[in-house]
Amino acid sequence: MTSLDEVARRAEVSAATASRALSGRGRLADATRARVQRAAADLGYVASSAASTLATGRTRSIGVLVPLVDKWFFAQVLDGIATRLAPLGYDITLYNATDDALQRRQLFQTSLRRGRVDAVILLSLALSAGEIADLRSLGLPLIGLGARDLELATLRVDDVAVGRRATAHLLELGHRRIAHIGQTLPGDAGGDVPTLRHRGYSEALAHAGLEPAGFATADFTIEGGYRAARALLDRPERPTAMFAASDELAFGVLFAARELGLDVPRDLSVIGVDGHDMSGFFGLTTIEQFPRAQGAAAADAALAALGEPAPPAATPAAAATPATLPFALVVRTSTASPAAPE
Amino acid sequence: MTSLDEVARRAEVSAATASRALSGRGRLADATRARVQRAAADLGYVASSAASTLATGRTRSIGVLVPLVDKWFFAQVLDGIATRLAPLGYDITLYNATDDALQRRQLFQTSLRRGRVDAVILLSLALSAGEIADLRSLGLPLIGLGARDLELATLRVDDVAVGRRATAHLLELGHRRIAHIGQTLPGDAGGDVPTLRHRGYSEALAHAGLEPAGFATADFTIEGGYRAARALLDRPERPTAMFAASDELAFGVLFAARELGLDVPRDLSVIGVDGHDMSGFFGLTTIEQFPRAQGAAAADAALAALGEPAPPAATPAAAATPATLPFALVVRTSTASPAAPE
DNA sequence: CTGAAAGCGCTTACAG
DNA sequence: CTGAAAGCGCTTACAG
Repeated sequence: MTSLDEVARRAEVSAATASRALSGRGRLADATRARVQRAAADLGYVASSAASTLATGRTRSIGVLVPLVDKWFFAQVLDGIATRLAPLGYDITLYNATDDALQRRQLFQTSLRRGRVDAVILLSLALSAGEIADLRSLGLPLIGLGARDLELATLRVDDVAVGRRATAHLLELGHRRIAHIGQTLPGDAGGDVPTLRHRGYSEALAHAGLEPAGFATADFTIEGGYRAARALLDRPERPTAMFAASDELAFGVLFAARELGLDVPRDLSVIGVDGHDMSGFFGLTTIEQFPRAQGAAAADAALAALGEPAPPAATPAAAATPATLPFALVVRTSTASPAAPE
Repeated sequence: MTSLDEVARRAEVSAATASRALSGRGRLADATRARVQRAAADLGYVASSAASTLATGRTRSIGVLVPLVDKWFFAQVLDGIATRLAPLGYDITLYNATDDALQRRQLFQTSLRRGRVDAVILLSLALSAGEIADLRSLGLPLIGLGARDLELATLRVDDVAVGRRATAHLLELGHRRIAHIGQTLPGDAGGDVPTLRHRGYSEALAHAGLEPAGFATADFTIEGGYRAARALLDRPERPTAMFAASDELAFGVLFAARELGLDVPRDLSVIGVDGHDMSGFFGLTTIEQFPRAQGAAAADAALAALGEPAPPAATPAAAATPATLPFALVVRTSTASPAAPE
């Protein structure tokens, strides 16, 4: 790769001047600048990232900490981040937080400390207190997206409201036996997303003077939804409606219903959360939450924290107040009034 | 962040010795080494990536060039790569190759030239000749996974064989009117994956002395498969079986069939390619291709090219000859003999 | 407006 | 076995 020195020599200036001409910082004659830029273009010069970083302390790279890349939601968010960052010349360094304790230690105590990124975006991670301390000690801007730790949650959907809205939709249709599939943390779990959705569900039911008609814990996969639904539907007093805390869980519910010979929505109404690509095909009623826009918003928050000028092409969603991300009920064919109103 | 100097001072040695103690290179007294390591641990020292890179020319980061992160297949591969690289202390820098010409130019001519990575893994990308030249000029190991350009395709599934196997399965069941949904490039398209699968399909039919019963082009999404299937099924001589070049396309076919009131597999047999997470729920017969293992194999190939010792926990799949990645037919309930054999 | 020089934090021959 | 010194390729006060 060509170095700054070669460019400087070709343009017959010092390396200092060449650097200024290329970075745009500092005053210099237009003719000089043009000459240097010409030389750089001719040689295909691009500044070495390592050298720039060492000299300036800036990496022009953003770290993204993801639980699992192979989940629809995170892939969407990641795509939103990438789309926003690329035009600004920021790279993405991907940090995969697995469940393996050893690898996790290495991630938080070594990888992240190598100084490879200017800021870190955290995607809905359950972090231990020690890990949060590790992150804090980096001295970098931290942008949490649905992070469990409330202090890190710079950006989030109001998930209690999501749970309430989903449940209210079922109540409005006349359902009285409404079950829930999701997850809940014991005690004061702070900002855990599934726990908040569950709380919204409970609140809406309480408001209507009803008792929950079943709750099952599941990991957020189709398989998990399927199993949970099988368990909940295999009861004497079967629920007439089910609120699944994610679309993938809801897909599992639909597969379970089909297997049990239940017609959706006649025998069972189902609502999810996410706005998954496939939800339209399944006719699934859901609470959309625009994960791509969430990624863009997280990227914008990171850039803002780094003092970058606001990107020109900011989408409306991303331009919204960072603290509150939008969601919207999308009604399809998986929900209807219960067949035999009680 | 603490610097090497601080560690050296605390251990009462020179920076040079501290560096040696921590890197394990060069001979030095056990006691000295221990003292330095102690000091480093006490201070939570981690070497600055930029400084190491500048001094050694190695970044300990691998670039991954992806077309779109939000597709199941690529997310799987990425996960496989990450899982393999993390324990070795290699980071992943994500490069998103969009369709936007400007961003693409910036990616190939600037981002990748910043010297941030030691090698680049290319995931099934259609690259222009100029882009391939750009990549070559980096002077880095390039690992192609299903790359269209044959010279870059260090790793690949035999996609002609995949197409043949899928079609043969339908033939063995007695089907004679077999349609295909995929894509094909004109002329000698080299190593384009969809084109190769199509070729396998054609070969299998020709071998059986049959004509194709319809072919439709679609982008590799559920939506694309749905539309293509609608077009193919809306004909007088409806095919009795359909080979979709991906599981997502096949899901689209299933949705279309359902909408048309066609029973699968009685009225229509469907086979896909991938082994998508959801294929089991759909009862979809498919050719599995283990994308996670493909990612691991690509990571291994990159590490090997960099002279890293073979990772200890190499999975059987990844340990296989790099040139040929495995695939396997998985028969489920979406394929059966045609209802009325002709 | 431009250049010489120091410095960012490592690593690695080269001496001893 | 260990240290002093140079160098990796930039950037940025500091002079002029």
